Amino acid sequence: MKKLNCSMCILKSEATKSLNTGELKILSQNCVEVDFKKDEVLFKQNVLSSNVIYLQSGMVKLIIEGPQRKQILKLKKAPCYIGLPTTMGDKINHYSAVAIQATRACFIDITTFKKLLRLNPDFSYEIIVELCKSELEQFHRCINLLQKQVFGRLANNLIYFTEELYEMDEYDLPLNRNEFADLVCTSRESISRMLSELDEEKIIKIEGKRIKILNKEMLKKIRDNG
DNA sequence: GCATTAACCACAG
DNA sequence: CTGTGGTTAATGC
Repeated sequence: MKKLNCSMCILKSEATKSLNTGELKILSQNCVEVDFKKDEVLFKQNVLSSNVIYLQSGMVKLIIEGPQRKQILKLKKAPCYIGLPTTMGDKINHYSAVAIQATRACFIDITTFKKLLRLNPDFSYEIIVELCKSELEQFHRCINLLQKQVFGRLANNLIYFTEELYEMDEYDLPLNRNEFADLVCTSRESISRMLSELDEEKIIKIEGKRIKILNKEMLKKIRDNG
């Protein structure tokens, strides 16, 4: 197994930057780096969870099995922690994480992680900030889902992809139509139809999974009024 | 009533 | 896996 040296890592999180030499050594000894290919599972819902995971690079989707069907909770882009709520909040995972592109992740032993939280307040502070931002994001996502119609929700996600996830106007959708529907909370058919319609209106250009935003202003209007 | 929205089903590339 | 058409149920003038 590869020996890790977290102090040499150039992909440190904001939180980890505040660790001192000794703390970084503790982390190095209780942390494993793993590469995932697209579609590989990082962790699964309902299994015992004993790691906090830090994404160095790549992207994952968080999936939860609901009472009716599965739901995509959100897409997460490195650098970020995943599995913090699910590891600290309960002993089993409440959702699964699956890579949607090649991803490199650090698995950090939960007792080590807790130890660092107690040892270093600056570290804890950064973790809290990340969690709070994430919770605020969830609140907004929740109200969007509840109070917007499908076009608004779809536009919302497309804008999120282009501005937050990829920071480009042209990209490949990371999900197929079915999963995209699971993210937007609608049916596969509605996604198909609406993407075609936005294409007809020259608001986006869609070719399979390749998508290009042509009229971002209009898309934002749909997001805000939809 | 009538229009709109969106889900479900079926079927074809 | 996707796109489309038909049908249907719910909701709002």
